[in-house]
Amino acid sequence: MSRRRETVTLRMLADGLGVSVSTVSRVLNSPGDAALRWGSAATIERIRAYADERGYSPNPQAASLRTSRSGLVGVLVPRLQDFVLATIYEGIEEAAVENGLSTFVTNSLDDPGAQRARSQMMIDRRVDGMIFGDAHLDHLVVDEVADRGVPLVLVSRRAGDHVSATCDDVLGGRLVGEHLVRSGRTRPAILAGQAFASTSHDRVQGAVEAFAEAGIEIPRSRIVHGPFDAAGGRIAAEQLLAAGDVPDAIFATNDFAAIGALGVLRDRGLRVPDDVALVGYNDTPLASEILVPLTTIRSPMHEMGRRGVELLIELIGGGSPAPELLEPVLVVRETA
Amino acid sequence: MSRRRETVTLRMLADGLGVSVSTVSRVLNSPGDAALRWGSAATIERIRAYADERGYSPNPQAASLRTSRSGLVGVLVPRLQDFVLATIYEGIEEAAVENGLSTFVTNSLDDPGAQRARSQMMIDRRVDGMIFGDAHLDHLVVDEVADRGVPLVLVSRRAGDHVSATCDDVLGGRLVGEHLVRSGRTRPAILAGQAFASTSHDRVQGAVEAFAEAGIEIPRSRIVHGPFDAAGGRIAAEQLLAAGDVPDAIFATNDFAAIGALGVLRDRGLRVPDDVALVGYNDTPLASEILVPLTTIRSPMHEMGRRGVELLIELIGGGSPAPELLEPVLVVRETA
DNA sequence: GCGTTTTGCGCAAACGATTGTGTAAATCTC
DNA sequence: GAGATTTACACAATCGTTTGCGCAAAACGC
Repeated sequence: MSRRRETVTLRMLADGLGVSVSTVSRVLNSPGDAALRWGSAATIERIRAYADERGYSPNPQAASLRTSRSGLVGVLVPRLQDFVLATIYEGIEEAAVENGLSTFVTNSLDDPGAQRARSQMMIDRRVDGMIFGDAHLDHLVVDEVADRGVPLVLVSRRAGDHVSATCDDVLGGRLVGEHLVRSGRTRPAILAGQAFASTSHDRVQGAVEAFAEAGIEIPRSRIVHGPFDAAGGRIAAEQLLAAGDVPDAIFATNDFAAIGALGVLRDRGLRVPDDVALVGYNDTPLASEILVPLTTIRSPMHEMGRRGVELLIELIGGGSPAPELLEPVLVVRETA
Repeated sequence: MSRRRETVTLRMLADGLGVSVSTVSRVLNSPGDAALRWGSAATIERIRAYADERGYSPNPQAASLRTSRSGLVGVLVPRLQDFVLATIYEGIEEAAVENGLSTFVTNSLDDPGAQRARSQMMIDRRVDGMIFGDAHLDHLVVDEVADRGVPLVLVSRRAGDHVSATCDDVLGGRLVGEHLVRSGRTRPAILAGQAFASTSHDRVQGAVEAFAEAGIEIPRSRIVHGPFDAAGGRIAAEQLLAAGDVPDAIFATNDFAAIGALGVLRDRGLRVPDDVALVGYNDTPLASEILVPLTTIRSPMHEMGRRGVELLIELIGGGSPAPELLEPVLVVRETA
């Protein structure tokens, strides 16, 4: 009972209907009444019905060959294992499908060599455009791709003046800083994440500014960089506390780093939030499920992905869209 | 200084060299000395050098049109936000790239409608094969795709007798059961995950068998199903404890569910592992970073993805590979 | 009722690769 | 050194679309 699935071509439709391939092609590619431009109402109806009946679906590689538009968009992320990027990608994928595009995504691990190699691979595949979730502040690799004339947009991290869909990380950092200032913290520390990521840079900057406005300066020794995951947070927190200079607040620029830090604080017998306030970033599901619910910043990750695609489509269409800056929200729970 | 990147074609190479396109094509497609079949050593050298110099990269859609091999593999997962599937996908992507394939991945959310729609989309894109990470035990959708003649392999979850690369979940469940029996637990409960997933089914079965062999039967009321995440674990654990029948061990078939359950246990003032032992599954990084390090099962997720691709390649090549059953390992930490 | 416009479609040339077949010249066989 | 074989390529068809151009017949204008 398995239906014959010999892939059906335009030619087969044309032969079956007794019209020419060109007519079939034009009719099937014109939505609604626009098809009247290419045939009589009766013919159009016949063509559409028959295509439907035969289960016609155009061969994208053939179309692509002719039109030199592939309907493919390449996505680079540091790592899909990272919940934040995975969520952004879900937004990208959702919006892409809605617009008839296919995405393919790959991990760069933030390694410039891999970024170049993967970009090249995508360009070789003739993508219509690219989305970078792993841009570095120096935007070297992104520039190279842009120079080749590939339309691209950045998500998650901004860089240079490439079009981007990001969250306002300076504001996010500021919200955290102001919250900690309000609750009387005077000796804050920051687990900053990777120095090459605008997310780290901007969140730190926002928090530093907020404290500065309250007359509190954060010494360099209390700002420590490291990977954006639990292990990274643990190591950074240990490094911080090893200095002997115990802070009364820790702002981890990522929820997972915060969870890592939480473990270290417990191990040292420090109470949260009584001895040390702890704030994360991104409002990961685990943030609320963790033993002591984490105060954090909610950022619209899914939406960021969607907007990224929309910007890219504008760009491909020849437009010059403005960057998108989404708004973060402070979520106060129990750790600060 | 931006190098002219007018995409260079075979014809351009041929014209530049004064040979025919066919020769260029054959030479460039033959590795090493195999090319001697198609031209003199000198010509071959000239062609390769020139192709290199001009930065030639073949147009995959043109090649695909001719050969009807796309070099594309479609991957369906329940959700990339899930760390386990994201890791498996990393393995898939890595192995795919090594073999000159490109993958595109999409979330089905375990919804059969979405599974059908996305499969169709991939078939329309003329994928060479598919990898399902979201097969249901009833294998309805997978069967439909298989009937269309698309080579496919399953990862993570087995189903029917489709070729699959999975972990031995019955053994994994058994390891957990035996460990709990050894430590004297007699009233175990299981947070089982989704009933349609073989992972849930098999892990439960393994644990049940292990207990049965020790003369302990687990009543149906202490096996509760639910989603594989922290919130799901929380809800399932609450449901379990609401029954008033407090177990002395909980086997969560997923680390995130275990973390959710951990919160519930704490809230009720139950000590882990003294009052209740807790075991997770998959050895997620968070499992060791969490406040009280989680006893869990380590499963080779990355490797599973890699093996999946290798199986698919065999299948596409006309082989009929045997399913791959990888081995789980018990990791005893502090919760059981 | 004769030009002019519109309607309704078909022809054929691309797009860039792959690959079966053909064929000069060079080399070998004895 | 004549025939057989091998070497080193070239020709041209083909994959399934898209799209510029062309052209009958019908409809229209006056």
